Amino acid sequence: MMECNLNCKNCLKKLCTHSIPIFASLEYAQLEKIANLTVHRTYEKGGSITAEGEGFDFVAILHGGSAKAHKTTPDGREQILYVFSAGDFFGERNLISGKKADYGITALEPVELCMLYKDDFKKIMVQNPDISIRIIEELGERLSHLENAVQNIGVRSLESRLAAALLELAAKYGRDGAGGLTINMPLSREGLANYIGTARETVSRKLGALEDDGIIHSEGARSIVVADRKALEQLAGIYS
Amino acid sequence: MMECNLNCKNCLKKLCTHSIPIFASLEYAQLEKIANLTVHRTYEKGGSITAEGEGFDFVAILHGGSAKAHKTTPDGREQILYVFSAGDFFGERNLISGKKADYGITALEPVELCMLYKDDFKKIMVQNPDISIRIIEELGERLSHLENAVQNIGVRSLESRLAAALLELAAKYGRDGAGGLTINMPLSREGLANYIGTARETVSRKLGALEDDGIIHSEGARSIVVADRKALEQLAGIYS
DNA sequence: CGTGGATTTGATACGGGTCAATGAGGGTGG
DNA sequence: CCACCCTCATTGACCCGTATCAAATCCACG
Repeated sequence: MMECNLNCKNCLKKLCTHSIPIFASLEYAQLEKIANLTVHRTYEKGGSITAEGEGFDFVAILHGGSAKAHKTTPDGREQILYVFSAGDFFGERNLISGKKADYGITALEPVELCMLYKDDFKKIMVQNPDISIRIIEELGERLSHLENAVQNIGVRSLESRLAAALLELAAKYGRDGAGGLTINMPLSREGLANYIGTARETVSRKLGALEDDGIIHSEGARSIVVADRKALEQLAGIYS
Repeated sequence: MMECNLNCKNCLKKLCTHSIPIFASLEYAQLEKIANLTVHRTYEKGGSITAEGEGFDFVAILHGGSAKAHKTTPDGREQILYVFSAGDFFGERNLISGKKADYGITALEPVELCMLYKDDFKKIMVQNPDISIRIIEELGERLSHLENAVQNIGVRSLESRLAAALLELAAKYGRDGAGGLTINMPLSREGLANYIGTARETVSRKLGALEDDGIIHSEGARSIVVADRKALEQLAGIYS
């Protein structure tokens, strides 16, 4: 989208504002200006970026790594709502309302974050009304995601949910390789279980079943090869 | 919020734009102007307002009655995502993206709708940037709702979900009366089941159990009296 | 090469889905 | 005004899926 990528190796690093959908309508000079307002932070794997119920007066853009947004019940059961990866952002909800975050965000891998103070972001929004539209679009996407999640968990079978989750992760973390699409799993088995609303043992069993059927092939715990994508799509789409 | 309520009996009727959160920042004259652009329609109970996958180039404001937003799988399993009542609106998602609705909306009771053509609405948005903010807020609310729903269905017990759903409906459709809060249920048992992701028989059983415990008292199929709100909140909040 | 956490596998129990039958309203027509 | 019927709700019996508990194994890392 911007030609500077090739002739400016530091471009992406310096401009965390680049490639963020909500800033897509801005000029380069403006992106640079905004980038100068950002605060950069890193988190190690497992580090807590926000805790549930904590105040949060930034808009944060994930610049590297991946993170999960999750709600946890007092008795320790965790439901993962989103898995964020590079380019995703969060904190937009607290922008206007000033409400506290109603979920926690935890790094799954080492994370680099670019943060923009709420007040700065508001100024930018006022100066660039297009951004509101982009945010509405993005929120719409998230609504879609959750609407699907509700339906999945509510009425679709476990197998179907698992297949859908694998396809979703494949889209974000997959690379084509020998023998099919290789997914570099950001989530542990337990994480995957908490994402699709089941127990870790069950994930093991179902993945085992998929492997027996030759649909996937798991290489270590953090790498899954999708051998038969069509079959997965069948499982995910044809609600049994 | 507007003083005209008392001395203008037709005010609410004429101005379907009144009392809609997203128009809260507008002047009366402007509300009137917008109201003149609206198209009014009514639907009978059970009538389909939008089918899943259908194009929809209105923003619709529910002026009376109630409706459910639902996704249905090919094999007929329905998951209810939202229950809309007077003052709620929908269709905002298709505003910008032009995407098709990814859920259907069906009247639960006779519904009166005020519709605004997409193009008109866009014009209004441009003239009143505040509206974008309101929409972002409202979308944020819906995200919260769904995030809770995902967690509820994913990790909380059936009993807990049912209690939470009753409290939610009580907030919208409840009136204080003799013996406690009376909920005028817009949803049938089957609807309630589809809302919390279970089977109608199970809803019957669990409601029966709640009645045995003296927590609720059901009067006919469409009216439930909450006798012990505290106990319900316990069930809803203390995830078993 | 050992240690601890994650994963897999196995055995068991229970919640809740499904099927089937019965019961309660509420509207319709005689 | 009553009897009938159709729909919705309730109740019961049974069984499957999956959570849970327990143990073995694998793997990553020091």
